[in-house]
Amino acid sequence: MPELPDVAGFKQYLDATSLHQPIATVRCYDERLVEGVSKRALQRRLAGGALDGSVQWGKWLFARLDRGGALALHFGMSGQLAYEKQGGDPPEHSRLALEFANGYRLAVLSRRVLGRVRWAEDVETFAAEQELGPHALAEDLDRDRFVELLAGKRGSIKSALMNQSVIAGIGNVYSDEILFQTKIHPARAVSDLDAADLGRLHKAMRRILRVACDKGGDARKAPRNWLLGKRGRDSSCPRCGAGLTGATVGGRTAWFCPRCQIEP
DNA sequence: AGCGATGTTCGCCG
DNA sequence: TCGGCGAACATCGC
Repeated sequence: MPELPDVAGFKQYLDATSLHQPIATVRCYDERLVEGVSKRALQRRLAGGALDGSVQWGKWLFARLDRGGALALHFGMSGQLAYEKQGGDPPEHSRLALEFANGYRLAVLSRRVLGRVRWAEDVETFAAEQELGPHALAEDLDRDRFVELLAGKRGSIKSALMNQSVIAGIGNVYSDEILFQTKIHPARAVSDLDAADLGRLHKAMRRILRVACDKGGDARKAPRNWLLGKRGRDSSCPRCGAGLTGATVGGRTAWFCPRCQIEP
């Protein structure tokens, strides 16, 4: 699930449930998710403090501590958050939980354990270390900046859009959506695109991600004329009705309309 | 039973 | 140096 709009939904959820409550303790049910920081260090950083806000950067969500630093969460392919009353067992696949003094807890779930939990002293520094490109919905990611970021890239446009060190937040599903709505074939070389193409891509990227975030990343609420939710062998193009094609591009399965998105 | 899945990383190769 | 490719990671559902 988690690409930029999904993580935006997690951010809303975290902000609505978990801020400004004293953290009593940190439970770590599965250390495989935690990287670069010990259980004991996490406990020391978090217990006694409170979350006072969150920051999203691409697919990363940073839960900021009021005494400095932030818990950095990456949801992999199957992560989510669950806020609930303490008491019984935490939800299945809970790997970590913050237990608040008010008797509730925020559990970090990860079915496939492909996500990560780290500690970040400073979000900017963390992003630089991870070599993250700008957040795809960052205020200052205007058209000129977008063109600069893609300039000189040699591979396919789909790979470039999914490359987190170019732009942070876009994955397999939303790269397909952006290319579908701009009628660009996923395997087109970046170097083959002209200024008008890049302008359309930039505009579509911003609009699509903004709309998807407004829906809280819920694919079921996506507009009918989007590709989202129609990915798959038995689906047809919402624009022209042609059967969709699946092909491997950038190591992932790209779904696209063979009639609207012309072969490179 | 086997395959693929909304992600990332690593080694190998051109 | 950059990118493509396949494998690996772990788990579930079709």
